[in-house]
Amino acid sequence: MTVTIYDVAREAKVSMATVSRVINGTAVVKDDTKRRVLEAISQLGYRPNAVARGLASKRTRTIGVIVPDVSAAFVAEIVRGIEDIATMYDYHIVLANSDGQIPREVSLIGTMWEKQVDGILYMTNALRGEHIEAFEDAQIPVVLCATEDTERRIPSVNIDNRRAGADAANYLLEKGCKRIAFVTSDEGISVIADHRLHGVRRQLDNHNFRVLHVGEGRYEHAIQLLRDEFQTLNIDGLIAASDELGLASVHAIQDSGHSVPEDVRIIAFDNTRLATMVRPELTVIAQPMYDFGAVSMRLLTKMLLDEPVENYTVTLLHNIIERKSS
Amino acid sequence: MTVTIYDVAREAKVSMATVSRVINGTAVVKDDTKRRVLEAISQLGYRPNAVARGLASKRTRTIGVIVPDVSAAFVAEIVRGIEDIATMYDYHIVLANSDGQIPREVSLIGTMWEKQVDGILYMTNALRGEHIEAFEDAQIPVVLCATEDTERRIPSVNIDNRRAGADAANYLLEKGCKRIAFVTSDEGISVIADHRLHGVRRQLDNHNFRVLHVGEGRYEHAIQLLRDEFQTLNIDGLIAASDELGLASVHAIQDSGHSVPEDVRIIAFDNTRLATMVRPELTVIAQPMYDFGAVSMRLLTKMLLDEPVENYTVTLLHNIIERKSS
DNA sequence: CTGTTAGCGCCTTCAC
DNA sequence: GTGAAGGCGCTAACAG
Repeated sequence: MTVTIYDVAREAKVSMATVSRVINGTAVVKDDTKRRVLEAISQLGYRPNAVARGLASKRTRTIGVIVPDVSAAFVAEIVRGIEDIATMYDYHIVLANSDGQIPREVSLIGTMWEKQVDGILYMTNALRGEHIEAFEDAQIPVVLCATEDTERRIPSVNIDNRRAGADAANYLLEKGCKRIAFVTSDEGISVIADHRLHGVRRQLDNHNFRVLHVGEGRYEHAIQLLRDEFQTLNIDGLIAASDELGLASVHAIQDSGHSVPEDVRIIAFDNTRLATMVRPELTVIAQPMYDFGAVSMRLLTKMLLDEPVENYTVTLLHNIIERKSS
Repeated sequence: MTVTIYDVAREAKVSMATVSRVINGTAVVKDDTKRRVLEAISQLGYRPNAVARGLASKRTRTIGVIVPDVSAAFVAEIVRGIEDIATMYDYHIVLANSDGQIPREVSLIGTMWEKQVDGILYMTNALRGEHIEAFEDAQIPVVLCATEDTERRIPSVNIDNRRAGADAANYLLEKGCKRIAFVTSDEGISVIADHRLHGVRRQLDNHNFRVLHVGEGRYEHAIQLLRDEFQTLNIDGLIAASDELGLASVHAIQDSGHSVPEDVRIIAFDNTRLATMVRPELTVIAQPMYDFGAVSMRLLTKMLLDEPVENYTVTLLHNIIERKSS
């Protein structure tokens, strides 16, 4: 019932090796026999079995993609970038959510190994020794995507978050802000956010500066905390670690009777679609999210195809997009 | 270098068949030998090769997920639901974006076939004969997720979009609206949207009612079209086919000097996170997005495990959540 | 340019 | 309860 390469060979009156050759273009085949093979293939509706192929060739043309949560806009955009480039190079994506939990992440690396993926694209909040070990056990090429590896042990694609933090701070400084707050998730939840904080702090330490930690960094929670915070408003500038937190800040400020940007200028990180769909539109430090995915996937293909790689730690550029919130 | 089941067998001084048995729990093995096998496994750091397993057993424990675009909030949420249940049943997900283009969709069904996925979860705007054929060729169990198959040829999980449309219309009617508009993407782009339109129309046909088509249904485009439209505002109620269009409508109305909900009451479909992150918060016909994914994946597992299925066409419930825009 | 022959790593009858 | 043997469908030398 399932048509195999043997059936095609018989139908075309050639050996299975020849069929394999025309399918894979792995050697020159006489035009005429090639035609016969192709004919037999479409005659029988033959489809090469990728699993068998994977077993024989030891390459599955599959990439494991491990992310904290696809349903986050930031992540979904990245995954889209990954998938587009993967398609371009004829790879497929096995997607898994880790919820950022180390044990789950490590276990996922293990299953990716079992699945014999050709490579892994990995996104996490904090890279730990456990991960490195798991990667080494699995012996699979890995590229980190939008995640920090301060020691540069593993190829990665990211922006310079410290610098981005500093840029955000300078932006507000140049706007004349004197009392700036940084709204971010709790420390330790995201190294990226922590690095941004470092960058901000570097510029603002001898200014009037405060950090507001708002749990996991979700809108609903943040807006509640911030509303209280802003009752007695004494800031004139605010940096948010994400669009979502930026928006929560805008609303919390408005709810406490003040206005954006008149009383408080706001700049947020990310630039997901949210930033342009709200009023006032958010001034942002834009992240190249799609490119995080696309570039990291491209880097991985280079590694898999043994193409020369100039730089295993690629730093993409962020940029400020000025809109209405500042 | 790669550890195989043979290595484990040798180390544990048993046959590979026995190793296979303890791994898969496919037959009773004496406690003592089981212990030895387990020991050998952890000793050698053995990981079963899922590809080989797939070839031998003809089941890959992999589900193909075909969606128009993961980066859409609505879709991402569904994918998350799928993945959670898949994990629960020890399946993995191969994700592919089709951009809603028929040829690409058909070709993806083909690659899923080659990959020997155990099942397919399929989401598309319009189910066509080409799809049905492709499914039949591939001979793979399929469940449609949040997509309409009016002829019920294929198992599916969805809401009753006609009814939801009618509910939205009735809601505004009850609020006293007399001149209602339905904002939706161009006809033919999404059958779902078209069905909603039917539902709305059924309730409003003998009222003052008009349909505003806004291209692909994206915020940026919609707001421009609608701004012109609302210059001469003569409606007092509006139904939007998505949160995004609802928000575009809100802003367009505001831009033309009117206000929501005072001048125009708005109700939108979907209830993505966007709906509660904007001002005014959107009254919505809420879709159970996560459940679309979760339930359809669960249905698929039932089919794969030959569990009894009462209903191959499951209709989830939508509900109205009243907020500030109406 | 084409055919033959080994595997790839595992599951799955069958015997014992 | 355990072992032996035959595939699963294909790739990849190696001959010719």
